[in-house]
Amino acid sequence: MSTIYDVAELAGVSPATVSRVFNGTSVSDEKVAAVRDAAEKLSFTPNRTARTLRRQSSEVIALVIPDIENPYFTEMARGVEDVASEAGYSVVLCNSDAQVDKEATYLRIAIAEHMSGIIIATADESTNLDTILATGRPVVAVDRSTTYDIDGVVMANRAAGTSATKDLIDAGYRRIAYIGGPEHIDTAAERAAGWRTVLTAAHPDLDLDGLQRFETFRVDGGRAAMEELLALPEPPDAVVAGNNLIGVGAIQVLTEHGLTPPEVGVAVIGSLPFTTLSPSAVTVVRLPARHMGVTAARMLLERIKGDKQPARTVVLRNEVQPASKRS
Amino acid sequence: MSTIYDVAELAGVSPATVSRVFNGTSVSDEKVAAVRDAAEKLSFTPNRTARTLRRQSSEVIALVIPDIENPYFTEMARGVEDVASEAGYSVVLCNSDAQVDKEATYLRIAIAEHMSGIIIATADESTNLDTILATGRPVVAVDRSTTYDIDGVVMANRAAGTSATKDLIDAGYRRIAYIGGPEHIDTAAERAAGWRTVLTAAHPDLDLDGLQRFETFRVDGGRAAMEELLALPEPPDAVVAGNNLIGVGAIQVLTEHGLTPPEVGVAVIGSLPFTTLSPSAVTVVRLPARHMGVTAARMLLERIKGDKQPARTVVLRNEVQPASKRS
DNA sequence: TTGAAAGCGCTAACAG
DNA sequence: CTGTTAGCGCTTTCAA
Repeated sequence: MSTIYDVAELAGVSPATVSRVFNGTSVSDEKVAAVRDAAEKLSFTPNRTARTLRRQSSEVIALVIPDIENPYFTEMARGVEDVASEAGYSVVLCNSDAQVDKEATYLRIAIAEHMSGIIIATADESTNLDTILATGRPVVAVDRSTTYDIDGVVMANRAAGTSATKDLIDAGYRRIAYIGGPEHIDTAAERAAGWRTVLTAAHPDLDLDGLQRFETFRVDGGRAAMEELLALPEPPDAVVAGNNLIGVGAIQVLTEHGLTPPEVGVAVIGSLPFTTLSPSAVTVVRLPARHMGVTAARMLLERIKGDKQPARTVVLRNEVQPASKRS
Repeated sequence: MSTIYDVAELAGVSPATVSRVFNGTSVSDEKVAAVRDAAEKLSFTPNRTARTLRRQSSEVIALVIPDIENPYFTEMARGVEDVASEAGYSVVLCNSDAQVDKEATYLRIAIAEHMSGIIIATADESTNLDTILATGRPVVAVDRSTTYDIDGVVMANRAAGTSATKDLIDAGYRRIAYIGGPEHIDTAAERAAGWRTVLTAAHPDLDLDGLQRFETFRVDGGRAAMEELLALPEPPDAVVAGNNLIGVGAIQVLTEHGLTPPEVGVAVIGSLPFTTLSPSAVTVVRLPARHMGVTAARMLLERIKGDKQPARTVVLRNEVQPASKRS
């Protein structure tokens, strides 16, 4: 590995000049050429660690998500990555596994590695951002809102809940259950609230509490809840799934019980990228995950550049794609 | 941010002692206590950048994969992460998007950031590892083999192809098509070879070339090829999908054409984590993706620790899960 | 526009 | 066991 000193010597200039060439400050054309030449010959790559140590900041942003195996988050990650790499930043993906302590470890690494900003979908409502915010680093919350005064990007979660439920009601279903994620995550709570409002208005006689389940945002969560609901003395005739994976689990269980979708109505909040189901049998509320990533990354970059305006929260609209094959 | 000097002063020791305390070299108990106390009071976190600059290596490993949206790779990533974090290493996930130049950029970053090792599923057979290997960093290839003399972990790809095909033949299918990934990726080629061998032996009269398609390892690849195959004058009565996403695409198209799986036989090489399909309608050759990640990470850590034995290639056996609902 | 020189925070000889 | 000291490679005043 060659250093700026090697390059400087070969080019006949000072190390400072080499540094300037690689940082775009004014250097005479001839010296620029000489330096570039020498750098080429030595296949010189600037040592980022040294630069980071000196500058106390690096062009890396951390993206902390609770489940790397959920396509919703990986799609979002793609959005973040595209914007970031366009701007010369790298993205480090950190999987908190929905555990606050793992999350805290990654946050600590982000500080210790001088990363310039963080985009985070918090593991929990108890996620503590005090330390990271105390360092002055910008943090953008995605998918889930926080109690902190920071930028955020969220889906129109309540609207997603209402649209999904309305669509099932319009299709004639009545006992519409809801399977959501952990109750204390605002995203899950909001979607549930949307379902509750619409369903109460349409069928005030229903026992909503009996039709509602809170589970993990994973396939097994959806499966467990769906099994429970089917075992009810009076099972639901339709179900709203609070996220994509819960939807997969619920549909799996229904299929296994011989209740293929239009038979029991299904609406899923979130897309099902890898489903083999006939796409028209299930209502899908598409959530613009990639767009969420793009928006969050742009906001973060603005903050990194020094933008000081008050914290903003962007709410992303979603798009309902109704089941079409219902008889 | 406080430094070891601050801690040293408060604890009444030298900076070197503070460093020793944080690196486990012998220090008297009382000084250890004093240092820990002081560090606590100042909420001191060692500056990793400085340590990296000094040590010329950091406890970070890069995991470069061609498609972060493929559950196969994210499952593998989980395996890598578990082993790595156990050993005190962090994992940086890099998405090459199957593009050699993006991949090269990440490799360059891995060097510039002094990461201690790389696990890579190469984008292409033209991936160039010369530069990274020249730095002396250990590299482990996963999922796809390379022409370099380095450690590797691959699936039993040919066996996967033969098992999948055999299962369909045993079930009575005859015109069994194959949809694989890019032909020049050895993983794809091997799986195809397995299919070809078995099918030729069973039905020597078939025109195999006409039943074979090479596509991208993605859902749209599977869709396109399946549409083509169905449009054939004499369409296949079964199909082997070369990976999970191709399987999803193929099944989607079949479903849309009213040919739900046991009607046309389907065998998929790779698991379908998020399908809503009745699990017993399709033959699945399970690939131990997580295990691949675990194995690769362990090998890499051994190399990082200085192991110099000749390069090894580990081949992971897979498990066939036959369709059970066939009549 | 250019160079000299002083660190960024940490580690690793080397003495003691 | 402990302290002193010399850098790791780069950026950035400060002078020239």
